[in-house]
Order: sequence, then structure tokens, then C-alpha cells
Amino acid sequence: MRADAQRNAEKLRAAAAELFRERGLQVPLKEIARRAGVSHGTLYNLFGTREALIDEVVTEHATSRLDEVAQQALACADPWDGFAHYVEKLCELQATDPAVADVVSGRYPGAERLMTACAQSMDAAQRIVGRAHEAGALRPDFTNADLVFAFAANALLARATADTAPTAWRRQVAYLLDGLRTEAARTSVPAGRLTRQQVQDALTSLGEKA
Amino acid sequence: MRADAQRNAEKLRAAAAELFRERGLQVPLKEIARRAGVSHGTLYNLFGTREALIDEVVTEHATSRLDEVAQQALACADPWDGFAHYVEKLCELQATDPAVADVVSGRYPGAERLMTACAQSMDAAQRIVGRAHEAGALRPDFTNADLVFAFAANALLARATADTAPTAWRRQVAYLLDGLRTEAARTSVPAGRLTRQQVQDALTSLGEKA
DNA sequence: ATGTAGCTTGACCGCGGGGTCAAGTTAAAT
DNA sequence: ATTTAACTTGACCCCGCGGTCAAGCTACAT
Repeated sequence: MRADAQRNAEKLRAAAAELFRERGLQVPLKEIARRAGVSHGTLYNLFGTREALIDEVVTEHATSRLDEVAQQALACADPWDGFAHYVEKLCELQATDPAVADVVSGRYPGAERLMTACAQSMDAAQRIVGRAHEAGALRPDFTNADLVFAFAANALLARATADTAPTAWRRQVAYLLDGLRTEAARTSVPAGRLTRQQVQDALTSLGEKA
Repeated sequence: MRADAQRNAEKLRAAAAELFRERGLQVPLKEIARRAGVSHGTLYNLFGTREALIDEVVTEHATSRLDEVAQQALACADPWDGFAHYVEKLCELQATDPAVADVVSGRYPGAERLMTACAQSMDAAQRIVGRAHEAGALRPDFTNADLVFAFAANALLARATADTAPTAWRRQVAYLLDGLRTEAARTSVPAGRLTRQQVQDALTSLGEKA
């Protein structure tokens, strides 16, 4: 590989990393090239497909974030606390980092490294759920699939309300956790008084993003 | 208005009603015209904007459905049962009828009749929530805004998983309701054992729809 | 039967996405 | 310095969306 190609690949990787984290994995490839200061043709030359670029740019970042949260969860002495921590932090990650959100609730069959990392992450989730089940703290009918869909719903909601009702997802997550717990307990819900107008605005922007 | 125009308007209304209910309110206008067997120019002539068409075609349908659910809820002797019924049935409505889903979690400022109907529907929700609050059955920190966002999340999830995990949303709603209830109670969750593969497929299609 | 206002049509525009490739440029080997 | 293979570029293609409008057609009153 020639030195200039190397440089361009690096510029593209940097731009892609930025845009993926800002706006998610479906950001237009031409826009990545634009931000990198390079023709979009070059992007296609060097990476071929979006998924190849994702695999190179997102994998480490995403897996390290996800692993970190899972580790913290498993480090909690109390299995329920571990589970709750996992859910909260992972949802927070999704709300903060659209790239991670897309990794958690999406599939990119072409991104091999990413997909194996995902599988590992799923296993970690399985362990966290299992531990909470065994301790009798998590309702027994809750499955791993439910967890995945909860994350999916959170990703969608968080993205849709990011700039209009940034705490909406937190409250939903708090309610959900209370519904999942075996022993009755009301977690306190993060503040978030909204005026009717704010709710209207949130719905408006929600419509624009759907 | 000339007779042929009348006929075309009727054909367009019918086609729009169908497509809105099948695929939601963002369905391409040209596709509506196509299904009506009429040029898209005609659609623009007769209705001008998407929102005008929505207002004519969706309003009655949506409000009658929403009213019905709200009436049933208020008819429940027990305020909690009323609230739970409202949430479940409204979510079911969203899952079954994309048009209603878009009405519930979207805004269409150009569709006047629809918007006033929406406002009324919000008032009904307010009453249902208030009743549950007064009875002490619904956690006091739960607001109307939370309800709106819960519906929004449900709409997104239900649509994304419609053809891969059609009961996913039901389970999420059941968990949520248990989290919202003051007195501890574990509602039974609708069946929905999914294989890993089914979950993967659901995530795939989710990515395609985002 | 004919005139005309009302209506319909489909080609056309702008936009923005994905993707390709011939022509031109440049790094680097000699 | 020259050559050549590697690389870059941007014009170009496709598609589908929303939206407009001159030209032509048709319902209807006379």
C-alpha cells in the first residue's frame, strides 16, 4: 500500500469514527469522505463497503465500551444490582453514542470482527441475566431476548428524543427495572418535568425522524 | 367539483386509507396515486399536501379507535385495571395499525381536525392516569409525558419487530405495567420463546428499518 | 353539437442517497 | 530523470422521494 493511500485511509477512518459516533452507522458514506477531505471514490477504493469500514472503525471502540459495562455489572456483589447497573449503563451508552446503539441493536453480517464481538457481548449479558435469575432477584419469565428488545426500544426512543426530551429514556428504563425486579421496590425516577409544549415538540421531532 | 374529480378523490381516499393503515403515514404519495390508478399530479391537485389527505382519511378512523379504548378504560370500575387496559389496548392498536401508531406518536400540524382529536385523546389519557393516581394504584412519579414516550417507544419497537418478533412489544408492555403499579404484582407475560436465530433476524430487520 | 372551464396527465425539476470508472496524478522503483 | 504501477478524482450512472406545470382531454352547460 502506497504512503498516500495509507494517509487517506487514516483520514477516512478518523472521519468515519467521528460521524459514526455522532450520528450512527447509517451516516452517508459521501459525507464521511467529505469530512475526511477526500473523494468518495477513494473511500470505495480503500474500503469497498460500509460494513468493512464499520468493522475497522467501530469494533474496538464498541467492544471496549460494552465489555467495560459488563465487567462492572459482574463485579457487583449483588446480582440484582449488577443487572440493574448493566441495563442502565448500557442504555446510557446507547443514548450517548449512536454508533454503539447501532451495534447493540442491529446486525452487520459483513463486519466479521464486530459480529464475533457482539456474540461475546451477548454471552456476557446472558451471564448477568442468569446470575440475577439464580439469585431470584429477576422475574423468571424475563429472557435474554426480552433484554435485547428492551435495548432496541431504548435505542429508538433515545435517538428520537435526544434533543427534545433527553431524560425520557432514563425514566422508562427506571420503570422497566422496577417491573423486572422480584421484590417490590420503587426506584426513584430521574427528574424530568416537561411542559405540554415540550412533549409536543418531542413528538414533532419524533415524526421527523421516523 | 366535477363528477370525475369526485370519483378520483374517492379512489385516492380509499387507496390512502389502505396504505396508511398498512404502512404508516409516511407512505410515498406517488404510491398512493399508483394504487388509486390515477396520476400523482391528480393527487396534488385534489389534496395539495400529505397532511390534508391524512386529515381527510385518517381522522375518523383514528379517533374512533382511540376513543373506544379510552371509553373502555374509563368504564373499568378499578382505576388500575382501567389504566392497564388503556395501555395494553392502545399499544395493541399501534402494533396493528401503523396509521394509528403514527397519529399517537407524531404531530401533523397541517391536519387540523386530526390535531384537535389528538388533544381530546390526550385529555382522556390524562383522566385515566389521574384516576389511577388518585386511587394510589399508579406510582406517583409517573407523568402523562412518560405515557406519551412509552407509547412512542412501543410504536417504534412494534413496527421494527412486526414481522420477526410480533409478541416482543407485548412482553415489554407487561414489564412496564408491573413497574408502574404501586402494589407489587407480577402480571403474567405473554408467551414468546425465541431462538437465538429469531432474535438475530429481528435485529437484522430492525437495522434495515432504522 | 360545440365551447369552455375544470380536470388529468406525465414529463420534468431538484435533491440526496449508493455506486462505478476513465482519465489524470503521484509515489516510488530504477 | 524516467517510468510505471498505484492511487485519486469527479463526472457520471442508478434509484426514489417530493413537487410543478404546460399540454391535452373531458364533463357539462348552452
